[in-house]
Amino acid sequence: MDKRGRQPRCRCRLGPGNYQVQARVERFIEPAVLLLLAESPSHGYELAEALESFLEDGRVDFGNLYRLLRSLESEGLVTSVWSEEAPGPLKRTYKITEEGSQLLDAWVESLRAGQERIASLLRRYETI
Amino acid sequence: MDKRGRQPRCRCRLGPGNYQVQARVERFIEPAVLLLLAESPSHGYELAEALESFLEDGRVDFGNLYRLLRSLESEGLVTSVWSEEAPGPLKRTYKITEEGSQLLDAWVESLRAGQERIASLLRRYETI
DNA sequence: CCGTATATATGTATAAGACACATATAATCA
DNA sequence: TGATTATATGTGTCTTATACATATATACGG
Repeated sequence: MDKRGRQPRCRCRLGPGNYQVQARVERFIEPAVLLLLAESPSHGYELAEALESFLEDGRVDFGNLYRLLRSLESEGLVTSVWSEEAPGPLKRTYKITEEGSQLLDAWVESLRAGQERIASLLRRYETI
Repeated sequence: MDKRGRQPRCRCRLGPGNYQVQARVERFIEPAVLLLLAESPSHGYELAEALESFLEDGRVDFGNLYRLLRSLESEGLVTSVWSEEAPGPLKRTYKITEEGSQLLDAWVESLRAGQERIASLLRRYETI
């Protein structure tokens, strides 16, 4: 038994001096979805696949992704239509709105700033 | 009144098409504290000041910072001694341990990976 | 002696976020 | 009829962020 209590979500201790850390950006899935929809309209099931290459931390839960999409639409950041032309069951195809596009711009600006904060820490780490 | 519900923590809508986003790395204060202590031993009150230039999102709450430091010590990532030599009230001076140093290394590695994920999104954004 | 600043804690509370799992629906196809 | 695709909502738990209150003790200035 390890005397240490339970560990934080984003890191775990594999053994003495052996740590694994997963640095996450809060709500990173949001700009990811907005960017994918800015590239081209898409639907939930398709987005889930595209997000995997993006987020790298495993699969996205379908339920939570659909919930996010409904929420983005309720905020006016995306709009959707039921597309009938495609084969298979009905797909709700989302596209980004002007508002969503401007939120994406704000995300990008903020991610650049965040990158600079991280870079600043890393540079300082190098000098030790 | 705005029909939209309450907003996420990390962004707010100032007006039509006017968003402000704050991209945060989860638990970023942890590598920041470890790095500062890797540079030189320090105590809570002093760290609070140094962290402001680092984190950029306003002041750090003293209570929560002290709690974090006690927690890091309980995990064996830092150690502390009461230093009597200095003027003023007793200061608990922390220094990083070997374990803490290795956790910092893991954080750095993970932050680099995170930077690359962000960069990847930003590059893709540029192509739109 | 008293108030203020420095310094270190702990207690409590709430909101937001991450994540997992269950359930429900409908269409399509083999 | 059952499997696959596709969309949703409900629920629950844990973590993180943050704020505010409270308590202690030292030291210094007036």
